[in-house]
Amino acid sequence: MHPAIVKCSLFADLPPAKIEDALRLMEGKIYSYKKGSMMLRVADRVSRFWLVLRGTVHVSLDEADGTHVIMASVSKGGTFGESLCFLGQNAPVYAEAKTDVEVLELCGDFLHVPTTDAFTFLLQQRFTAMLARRALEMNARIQILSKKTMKEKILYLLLHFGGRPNGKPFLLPFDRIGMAFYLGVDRSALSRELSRLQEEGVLSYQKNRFVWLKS
Amino acid sequence: MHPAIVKCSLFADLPPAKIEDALRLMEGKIYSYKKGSMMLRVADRVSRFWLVLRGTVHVSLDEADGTHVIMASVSKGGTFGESLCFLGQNAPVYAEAKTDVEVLELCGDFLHVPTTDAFTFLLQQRFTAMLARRALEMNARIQILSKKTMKEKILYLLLHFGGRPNGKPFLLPFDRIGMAFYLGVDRSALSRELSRLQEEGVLSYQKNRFVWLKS
DNA sequence: AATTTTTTGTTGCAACGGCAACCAATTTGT
DNA sequence: ACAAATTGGTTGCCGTTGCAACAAAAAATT
Repeated sequence: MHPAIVKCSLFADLPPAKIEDALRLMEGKIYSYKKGSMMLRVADRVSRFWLVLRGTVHVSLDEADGTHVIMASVSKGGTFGESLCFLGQNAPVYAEAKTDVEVLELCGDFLHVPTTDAFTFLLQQRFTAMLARRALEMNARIQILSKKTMKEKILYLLLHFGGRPNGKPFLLPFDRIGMAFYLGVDRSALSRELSRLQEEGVLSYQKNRFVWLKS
Repeated sequence: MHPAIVKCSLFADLPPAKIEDALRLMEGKIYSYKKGSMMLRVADRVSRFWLVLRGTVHVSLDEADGTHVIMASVSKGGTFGESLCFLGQNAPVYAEAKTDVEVLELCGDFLHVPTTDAFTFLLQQRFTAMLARRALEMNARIQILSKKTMKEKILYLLLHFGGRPNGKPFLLPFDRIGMAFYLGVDRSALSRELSRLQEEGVLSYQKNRFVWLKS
């Protein structure tokens, strides 16, 4: 079974045969997208959601005033589109492949059918739990954006994606521009601040690979 | 039937008798809290969620570094605690009554029982839809926080809570301090910027009552 | 009514960070 | 291997805004 599927809380801990059943129920289909291609456009009607098998997808929004906001960065094992899928809404955001990407497309129709079948119900429950967890995760983002200095934003972002400082290097799912958008700051100012942090000996990095040094 | 209940998407458009049924199913109980009292503390185990009948509740979080973040401001007809309730998690946030408050406490146990009863299933579906919509709403907050100037943040906040400029005054559910926290900016700087906007003739206000003037 | 407490507005100062312009390094395509 | 394009880093300038301290207004308490 694909590791990304097992990683997703929808399918975690299920025996392979059950996962097969689930994929059949959700009409799972695998699609590939080239880097840079649009997987979902603004105003598209959404009736499926997606599980990323390989690569990184950014869910973003461009505003009238030109502001670009990255709502989410989704990589292996992550999902996107569930909220819109459940509501059957038109997308207020677009999804773009930041690398070559493989996704598993899943149909949410089974969510709207009452059932006493234990397995189907389990999947429905897990789906709802995903939505609940999603809301909780967005708090983390709001916390980061509420920081008043860029330094704080950076450190919180790195803690969020890289875990506690322990000397092990980790990767961010952003290039510099993406990181800047995610933090809501200017790219060059971000580079400046990162240099400063490296100067101070707090952390070390090349590109999107970071290591905590002290503290 | 209480207007706040009808306003909530869980119960909207249901005949009163059905709402009664629903409240029985969810073990609805009404509680009152005095302004300033804690309705939910950090680390509390959550197995209910709440519908605000009267007053305003802030869901917030205090971080180790002293940062105070308002995650949500909930007033009449709004709900909070659903995500935590569904997951049965301990609260990472606290809820405080910003005014005298009346809430309807609802039990989420019915969400975890498979059913073919059409009405129970309808409520389950509506609950999940609430979670999905919540995630979408949080995008609005993230958009506001991603703005790079305070002026933009303020204008977007006012658009979000006050609707399109049309000459009609509207109330924000924040005092100045709350507004500042919500925008992630300094209170006195916020006052300064608001004065500037009034000076420029963009809007007019006293306390938390605002009116758009031009544009 | 008078006093205390809370809330809001004002201002000077300093620095954080947006912006623009540029260079360097790396990656991509041919 | 070379040119082009993309990505990351640097720097000067100066406006925005955090911060602190204080004044004024409003609300709450006695």
